[in-house]
Amino acid sequence: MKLTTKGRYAVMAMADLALYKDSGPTSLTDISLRQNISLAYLEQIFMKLKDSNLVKSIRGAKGGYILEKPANEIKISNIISAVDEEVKMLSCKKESKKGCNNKSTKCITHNLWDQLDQHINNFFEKVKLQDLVKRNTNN
Amino acid sequence: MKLTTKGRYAVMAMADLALYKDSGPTSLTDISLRQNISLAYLEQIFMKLKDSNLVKSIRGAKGGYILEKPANEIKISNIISAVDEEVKMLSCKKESKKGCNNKSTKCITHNLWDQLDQHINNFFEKVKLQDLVKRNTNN
DNA sequence: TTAATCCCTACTAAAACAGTAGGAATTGCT
DNA sequence: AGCAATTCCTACTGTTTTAGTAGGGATTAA
Repeated sequence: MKLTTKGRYAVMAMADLALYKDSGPTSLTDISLRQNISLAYLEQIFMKLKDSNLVKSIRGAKGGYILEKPANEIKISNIISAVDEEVKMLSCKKESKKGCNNKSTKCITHNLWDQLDQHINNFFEKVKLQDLVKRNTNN
Repeated sequence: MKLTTKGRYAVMAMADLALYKDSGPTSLTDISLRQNISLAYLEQIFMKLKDSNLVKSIRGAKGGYILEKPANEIKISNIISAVDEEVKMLSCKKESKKGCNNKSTKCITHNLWDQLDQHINNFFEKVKLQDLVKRNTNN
């Protein structure tokens, strides 16, 4: 699980979609203005979200994007892993099939990173898009 | 809480120190060989660990580093924040005093990142250096 | 037909990361 | 006294990643 602004932007944009889902398709221009994210950058992000079947696109004028599934079925982890393709950044860098550092054993801290990765994943697995929207409308 | 190889290296090196603490000061050369980390890079890392009072240095021949405190009093979070100086990478990028994105309100996902950051911190707060050493000697 | 929109590829500036280089200061050992 | 092993310190640097920009093509509502 990698965490960059791209992932944050993706979550923000998806939350925006969820928030305005009753007004028909939401254009990236709108999201760009509301969330203050560059339009061209959003386009890249949404191509990936589409590839992962998180959103559906409607082309042409008055087009835009809509959520592919209800907001309470979309996990934050789904969103983040859709845009940040990396498999694993938290494990031992010099890991090979046998072990770490070209030795046949795991390095001292190997399990630690594994556990952390699970932890973060777990966190994002539990939070749904719907949760963000609720929080926001309650303010 | 930022997570890079520098933080990983620091944890690995500290674990190594803890593991060999009964053989007197451990030189960076030894750690470099055992953990497969460049010596010059380790030097930089250890300067920071020293600044944070996690290790003590002994200069000159037969010198090296020793843990400043017992391994069961050193949290992983201490180590990582000693070398990765960044305050906060997981929060809203365009955050100001008033809110996010130059608006007076927090952005939709603001709380999410705050919570995650706490989560990760929490994880590293609970794990002590001693825990890593135990795991390793049990193998 | 036109304007709004998504679609797609390629390029790029800046920052971060991971590491190198080179030398100075200190100290144990012979 | 002199050498070798070590920490100490600063500056530099190549590579990768990040966060975008640019530019044009395809589709569709009005």
